[in-house]
Parts: sequence; C-alpha cells; structure tokens
Amino acid sequence: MQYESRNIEQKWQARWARERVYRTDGDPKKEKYYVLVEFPYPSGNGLHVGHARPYTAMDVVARRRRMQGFDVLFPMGWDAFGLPTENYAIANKIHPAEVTRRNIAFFKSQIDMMGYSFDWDREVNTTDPGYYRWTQWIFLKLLEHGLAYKARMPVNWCTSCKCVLANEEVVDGVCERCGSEVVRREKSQWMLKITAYAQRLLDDLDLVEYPERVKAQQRNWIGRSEGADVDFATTAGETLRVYTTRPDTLFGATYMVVSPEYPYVEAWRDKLENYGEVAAYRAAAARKSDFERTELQKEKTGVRLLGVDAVNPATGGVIPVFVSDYVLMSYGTGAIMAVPGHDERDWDFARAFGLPIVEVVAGGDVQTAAFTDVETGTLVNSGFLNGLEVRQAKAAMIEWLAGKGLGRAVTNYKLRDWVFSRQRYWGEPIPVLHCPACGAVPVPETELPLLLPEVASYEPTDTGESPLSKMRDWVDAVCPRCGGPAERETDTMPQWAGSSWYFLRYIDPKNGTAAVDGALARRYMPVDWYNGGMEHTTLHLLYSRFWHKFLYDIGVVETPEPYARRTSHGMILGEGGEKMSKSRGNVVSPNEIVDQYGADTMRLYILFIGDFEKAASWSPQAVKGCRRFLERVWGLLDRAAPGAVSPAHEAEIHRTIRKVGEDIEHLKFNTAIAALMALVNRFYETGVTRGDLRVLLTLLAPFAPHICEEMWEQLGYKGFVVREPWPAFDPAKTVEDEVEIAVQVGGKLRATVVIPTGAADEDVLAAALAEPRIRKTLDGRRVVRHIYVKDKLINLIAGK
RNA sequence: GCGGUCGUGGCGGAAUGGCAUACGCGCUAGCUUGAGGUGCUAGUACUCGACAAGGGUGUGCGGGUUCAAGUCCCGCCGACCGCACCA
Repeated sequence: MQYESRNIEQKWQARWARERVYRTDGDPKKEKYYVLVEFPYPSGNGLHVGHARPYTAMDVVARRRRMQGFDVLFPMGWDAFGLPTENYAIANKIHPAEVTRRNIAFFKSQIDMMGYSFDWDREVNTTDPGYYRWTQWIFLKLLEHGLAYKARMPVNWCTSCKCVLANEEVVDGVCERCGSEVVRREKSQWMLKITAYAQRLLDDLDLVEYPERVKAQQRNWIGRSEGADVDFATTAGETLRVYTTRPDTLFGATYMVVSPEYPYVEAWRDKLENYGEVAAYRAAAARKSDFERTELQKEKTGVRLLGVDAVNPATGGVIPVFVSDYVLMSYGTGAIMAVPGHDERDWDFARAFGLPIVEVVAGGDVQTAAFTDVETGTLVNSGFLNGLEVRQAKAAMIEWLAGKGLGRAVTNYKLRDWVFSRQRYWGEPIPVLHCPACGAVPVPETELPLLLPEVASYEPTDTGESPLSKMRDWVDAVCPRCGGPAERETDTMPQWAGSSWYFLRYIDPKNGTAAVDGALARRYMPVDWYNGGMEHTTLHLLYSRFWHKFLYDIGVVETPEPYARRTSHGMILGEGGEKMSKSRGNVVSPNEIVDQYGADTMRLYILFIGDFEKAASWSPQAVKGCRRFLERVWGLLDRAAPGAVSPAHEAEIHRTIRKVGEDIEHLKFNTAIAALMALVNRFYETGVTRGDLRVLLTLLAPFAPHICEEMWEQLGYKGFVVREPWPAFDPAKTVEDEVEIAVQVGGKLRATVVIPTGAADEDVLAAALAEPRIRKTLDGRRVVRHIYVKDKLINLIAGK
C-alpha cells in the first residue's frame, strides 16, 4: 500500500479537531505543564520555515508531556498590532483591523496544515478589545504605582515622511521606507520606569533556567556598574557632579567634559566668552543622528567652555571644562571627569586638544596609550593613595570623598526607562486624559476598554502626532476628576505592550472581570518551558519579566518570574547560508514542503536539519531523506509479524526509548530522530513484530503524528496514538547479553573482543590477551598494568 | 573594545575523558523497473602498501595534563552573535 501522506494528514487533523484531543483539560489530578512559543505577528507574507522550527519543536515537547500524563497548556495567538499592518492599510486603503483579520485567517490555515497540537479554544489576539482592555488596565496600574510618567525625549524623525519612526525603522541612520535622513527631535513621551526593577531583573536571573548566552545578554543590557558620584566645584558657582567607576584615578583628572545637552551650558550662557561657538557645537550635535554619533566616532570633537573652570577636589588644581558629544546625557550625570592617563576616550580627546596626561596608576606608559588595567597597577602621584592597589584605592577615595561630603558610592545601570508611546494608529490607545486643571488623569477602569476609534485616514500627521489627534470628537472629552473639558491622549502603546503579558491571558482567555483568574494563574504559572528567538532575548524578555514582576508586586500573580525555562532556536537560513528574505527571493514556505511531501516530512526535516540552537541552512535535497524514512516506516506495516516486543530488539528498543526522551528534554531533536531512523534500519535488517512497531509508533508520534495515527489504526489498536502513555524503559533491559569492547595497547586501538556484559576484570584481560593481534602487538612484552572500563574498553600497558 | 558562542568527512551534523565521523544528504559501483530525478544492495576521512593482508596519520594551530583528549588546562589563529564613546 502506498503512503498517501496528504489524505492521511487531512483525515487525522479533522478527527483531532472533532474530538478536541488537544484541549487543556484542567484535570486537577494531573500535574500541569505550560509549553509556550512566541506568538507570531500575522504579517501578510504568511508562515515561514523560520516559524516552523520552534513551533514543531515545542509541539513535540507538548505532545510528549500529554503522553506522560500532564495537563498540558500549549496555546497560540496573535501579536497583531504593528507597523507593517498599518502601512499596508495606508497603502491599500483598507482598515488595519480588516488586514489583521485576513492575515490571521491565512496564518491559521497555514499553521493548521502542520498538524500542531495547539489548544485553539485559548487563542488570543492583542488587537481584540477584550484583550487590550487588560493591557490598558495594566498600564493604569503602572500609572497608579508611579511607574508610568511623561518626559521629553528625543525621537527619530524622518525629514521626508515627516513622521516619527520606531528605532527598528531606522536602518543605518536613514528611513527604512524612503531612505532619507533621520534626525532627533524632542517630543513628550510616556515612559515606564523599568529602571526601578533593574536590580531585581538582574538578581532573579538566578531563579530561572535560561541559556548562559541569554542571561549574559540580559546582564549586559541591564549593565550594572559600581562607582562613585564626585562633586567638582566650578568658578561659575554651580557644582558639577560626575559619575565615575574609577574614583581611584581622581588625582589624574586633568579636565572635565559635559554632554552637549547638559543644562549648565545654557545656564552659564552669560559667563561663557565663546557661547556662540558652544551653541553652534550643540546644534551640530543635535543634528547628528544616532548613527553618526556612534559609527563615525573616530575623531573626538568638542569646545572648551571659556570663562568657566572647575576644581579637582583631590589636587585643588584648576582644570578646564569642555563640551563634547562623546559624553552622553543619558548615562550617569551627563558629565565626566576626564582621566586621560587611564581612559582611552579621554586619552584620545586629550591628545586631540593638547591636554596634560598624568600617570596616577603605574604599570603602563601613559604617553603612548591609556593604561586601563585595574588588576596589576599601583597608585602614584596620588597623595594619600600612593602605593595602594586599584581596588584599595577606590575604597579609600570613596571614604575620603564621603568624609568631606564631596562624593559617595553609587551603582549605575545602562538600562533606561522604556519609551512607551508611539505616534501611530494601530496600537492600544493609552487610557489617559489631559485636563488643564488636574493634569494627566487616568481613564476610569470601568470605562475600559478605551476603544480605538474609526478614523478616516491612518496616515501620520505633519507634526508627528498620532492620526488619532485629528479625531476632534474623540479627543475632546470630559475630565473624570473635575468634570471640566479635557483632551484624550492620542499616542498609542508600542507593540511590546501586548506581548508583555499574553502568556497570562492564555490561562484564562475569556475572563471579563480580570486579566486572569488568581486560582488559574496559581495552577498554570510559571510557564514551564518557553522557547523563542535570540532576537527577543533582550527587549521582549526584559519587558515581560518587568511586567510580570509588577503584577507579582500588586498580587495578580504569585511567581516572581514568568518563565521557569527559556530556550532559543537558531535561525533558518537560505540554501547558501544567507538570511531568507523577500528581496533575495529565497524564502521557503513550509506549505510548499507540506504540499510536496506532507506535514510529517516537513516536521521531521525542520528538526533533523541540525543543532536546534544553531543557525541552519535550508537544503531541499535533504528533505527527501525524511520522506524516505517515513516511507520505510510505512513499509513496516506489511512486514510486522504477530507478537509482542521481540527479544532480539528489546535492548535496542529500551535504549531508544531512553534516548528519544532525553534528547527531547535537551533540545536534541536531530539525534532523537537519528535514533528512530537507526531503529527502523534495524527492523529492516532483522525483522519486526507488531509489538516492536507499536513502541516505535508511540515514540515517533510526537514528531510525525499523522502517519503514526494511521498506522496505529491499521494495526487495529484502539483510540488515538497521541493519547497513548509514553513508553517506559527499563534500565536493566537496555543492555545486551554480550558487548564488543575495544582493546588498546598503550592507548592505541589494536583489536576488539566480544565479552559477556558485565564480565569481570580478569576475564576481560584474559580474553584480550588471547586475541592473536594483541599477542602480536605485545610481541613478548609483559603487561605491567591495565585499565578496564566496564563494557567499554580495556587498555593494556606493556613493560619493556 | 566588552560580553557570549563555536571551529570535526564533499555537505548538514554525531560522540557522560574511553573504538572519532552515529543518522541523513551527496557521490561511486552493481541489481531492479520499459525508462528514471524510483527502489534495493555494497562502498565512501587521508595516506603508505597492489585499490590485498597489514601499517601510519587524522577533530583550526602550538604546547600541557592523563593509561587514554574532539572533549580538560595554557597560548595563538579564525568565524559567528549581541552590546558598544555607558565614563
């Protein structure tokens, strides 16, 4: 009989749906297991093989967990707000909600073809008012707890489109769409105070199981550093406060630098002899894009503030103050003390401006290069610090500064607060009103969801305001606090908002009175296993951890961390190892493969393609190998002899059960499939019984469920194979009666001998010595000692 | 520069310190089918040797530890990913 993959797959997908076999049953007698994949943005391009890799992998995990008897929660939904949809809507004059509806329908049909075991009863959609009502509710809670605030922030402004761009839309300093220059503009933005959680986000990485590279990236992004604030007196009267991680080098501070945006530059206007020059420099810096300020940073530029000097509190010396764009307003205090002898940037600047370079840590040659080593140097030219090591000197200096009230130990983070507003239409409206009398007033919770109104045009306005700002009858409202006239906030939330808590909504997707029921959250949280792409290991992971910690603080959830285990898959590249992209024309749709070979082949190949955590190149040739394998599995139907598991295969079958299970846990899907292939090869070599085949089908079912279901039925077994218990293995049965071991002489392989499993040391030695090739190699020499590794190897060491 | 990951056949890739190259692709030869971009069987790291028996060498390079190293340690070289004027 032919293996008709297409018919088989449609047949079983329909039956699974009819019997709702993948529903999370909530059975309290079962232990829960929550498997999560990142929900897709339903773009118009449809499903990509890149989606299939993580979905298939986690589908295997979810299926195995069900077979192991867990109450499995494996949901799917749509992260549907976002710019591509909005841009498509603008270009084609279709409502973004309609675009979203169509894209979701298309995506869902493609996902269904793959035979995934999602529980569609729990589908969520971030653009559904029943969903974003609670996204808005979380925002109000953040506002209530002082974690949302408004601030003036520089934003990306496209000079041609006349609109604000998200960072992702700025590519190499130009607008992604029109290619014109992008500059920074100040705009008032909603911000979320994620920095208040910086330390907990860092500390609690110890509570979770993430790959080391992911933890490292999170730590790096949070960027904790320890140092000190130091106050410098100035001739203008104001104190210049700087942050430094090297207070030990204070005696070597020969000048200071403030960032172009530093407020004193304006405050000192009248004192500056060269204000015009300074203002021109500042204006030039503002015009520079982020790209220019970072990429084209070879030459240090700056202007001295003539008329104002500072005093080094350690030396008492008068030192000049400069403005330069190598100092950022957004980190530390926006001003630095420059120690050119021991900081590369300061060294470059000092060289460019002919400033003195003083050595205060011995160990290098500061006239040649900055000496930045903190491990080996000792302090010199530093008064009371002389002779100390760097670490001691830091502590001594902080103590000295603190005693004089001139400084204090400070911990700093690179993490910045989250810019939470977008001047866009297709996002969650921020539920706030601006009242001239009361200020920013939250929309009452009872009025949520604050619906996104219908607008005539989704195009951004010339001023960079959201399209919502044109809707006067929506904007004009009544202040809920004083009853006076007020205006609605017209900015919307970023796409990150909806995805920062979606894992909670899956638990209780239809709840109309709470974001999630407390008892249900207690049952299903935390997510036991969350897999996603490396591109989300900083922002999405950090944002959702932040929101979850906040929800923990206000009692919505009871686990401090949302994800117990996080894993990451590698990207699927095109044939030549290049990234798949529309412009290269090398994008592969999983449905092409499903049409040609079937979903089971596609599922197997996407997992067999290589190490799950590494990038892998698509190979159309190699797909055939997986189809061939399934043909061979199918061919076993005609070969299966009656009978239980055959003694000849028992050991290998038990080993395969163990290996497939362990490999799934360790993301080694490729070797799990290889083990199944090897078992099938063995069945072809030495025959197969119905009992053998039965076990094979239960092991293969998570990977290739359709063919297994069909064969299960044809063999006359009852029920669904996907509901069978996962087979148990008996460690005692994984070993053969006899085993071939390696015989080495002096560490080199010389022969192999077959011994009874578990044979005693002396017996193995005797067997090895009886081997003709070993006698020949030894050539009369005596064996002075030997190392025997049970059932593996014996190594003979010969004397002279 | 900082942080992280990693270098194994023609290719994707396997190997708790214990027989390197499992499994798959590709390739070669033979058989099968009217034909084959089908299926089956055998072979497939390099090298000396007669493509034999039998040796030797092999996991980026150089050292080291060990009875034994792809695996552990030290030093190079190279690749990839993330961050980056973060004081």
